[in-house]
Amino acid sequence: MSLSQTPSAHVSARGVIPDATVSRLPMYHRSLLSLTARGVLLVSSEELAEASGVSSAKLRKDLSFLGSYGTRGVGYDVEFLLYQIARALGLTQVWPVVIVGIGNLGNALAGYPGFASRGFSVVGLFDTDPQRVGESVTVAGKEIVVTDISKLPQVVLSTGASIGVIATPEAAAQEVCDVMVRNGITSILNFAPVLIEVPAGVDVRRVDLATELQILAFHEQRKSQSALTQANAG
Amino acid sequence: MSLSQTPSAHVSARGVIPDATVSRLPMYHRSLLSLTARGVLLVSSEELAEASGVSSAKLRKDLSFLGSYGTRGVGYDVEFLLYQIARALGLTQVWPVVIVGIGNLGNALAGYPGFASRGFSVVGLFDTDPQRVGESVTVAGKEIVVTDISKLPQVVLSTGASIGVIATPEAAAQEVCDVMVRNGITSILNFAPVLIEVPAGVDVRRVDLATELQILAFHEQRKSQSALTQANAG
DNA sequence: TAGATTGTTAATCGATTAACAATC
DNA sequence: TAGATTGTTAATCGATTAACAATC
Repeated sequence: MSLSQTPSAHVSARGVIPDATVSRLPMYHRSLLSLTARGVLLVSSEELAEASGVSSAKLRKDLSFLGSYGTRGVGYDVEFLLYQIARALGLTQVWPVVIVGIGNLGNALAGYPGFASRGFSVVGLFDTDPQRVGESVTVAGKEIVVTDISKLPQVVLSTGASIGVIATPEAAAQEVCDVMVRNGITSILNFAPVLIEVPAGVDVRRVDLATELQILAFHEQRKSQSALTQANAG
Repeated sequence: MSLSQTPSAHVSARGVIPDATVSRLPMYHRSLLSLTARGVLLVSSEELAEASGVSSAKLRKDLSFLGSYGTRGVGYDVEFLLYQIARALGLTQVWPVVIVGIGNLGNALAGYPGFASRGFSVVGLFDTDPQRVGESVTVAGKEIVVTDISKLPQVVLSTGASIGVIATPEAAAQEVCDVMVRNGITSILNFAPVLIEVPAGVDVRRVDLATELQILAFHEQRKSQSALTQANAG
């Protein structure tokens, strides 16, 4: 799971979009992309919900926060709904992104095809390790050279990047965060397993890969315990 | 954010632990680890909540689902609470984990120090690409050779692994999932940006790195819109 | 018109919060 | 005892769900 450090609902053309709804929009977006790829033109709430792993009631409720983009008795125009969701999510523009910490994880993120394909453009890769600085990484078909973090300010300035990704070890995360914030980054995706402090107005989302495994372990443990209980009862 | 495909609350010695609470236990666990490292012996709900980014009321409520492990007027014994949370999460045992798909992301996951340090042991790395099979990867100080996925059954059998990680491209995810499930894996962490189908009793958690960026983009867009609105109003 | 499916309502459920009695 | 802090209660808030009127 990822942990938002800055929750609360948000304003759209229609009014407020609940956080729970916002968190599901990317899934709907992806399902619609897949339908487009298969040449499907029209989809019902039942079908799209099934493809997205939610109930149709929840899907219709979620979509209703964006507007009335379906046709009663018919369904949703795939192309049109895709555009409306993309617009709501802010994916009708390209977002320049900088990544700091180009170890295993930073490399994986830089090369992640899902970034480029969904409107994000990696415009800078930074590290402090002299071993890594100067290396070049293939990002979305073009080579990007890993640069010392001291060059971050001018890259952010010249590209207008407002989103930064932290993929450093825990110890460096807060300092990297401070550099980012000082230079105009206002949204941070943090993969370091630590809570970082940011001024008001800066959004942070944290993804901790081990957290997800821990939650699975919790469920596993529960399953083996209930198996034991059943064995004892039976 | 990560998306659980199998929600609902769970049973502990005390009774039911709500999902919202379970999702925060890893954070508390990590905060307590950090306190231990700094030699702190005692912590109040106020301090631990601050370190974990939640309110003290929420923290106390969450802990109350595990049991009464604090002392009124005093606080919580760090070591003891750490153990109780670890026990609740199932971290008092080592969980063998297999990873399938050893590209950039799989490599990053295999080398992630947070896995070993929190009771997970990577016991197998699998791929289908003949280029990758045979390569060796350093995991927690020891070399593991990437093996063809046809060898997964015997590794799962010999290690008793019940947790699997999918780090393949989207197209391979369902097939890999089927192989895992057929061979006794009952918890899956899925990094492929697609919903996978599993039989009842198998837990899946999905982490989509792009989803997190999309949610940040949503917030960014909102911020620039409200800046515009303010400018027009002022 | 008859059939289908949306968008909305209202009821239910679960999570959060503040306040405070219990108790060290 | 006085001060501090937990564990629990009850009120509030937000999310989910089922049902159905609206309408294509």
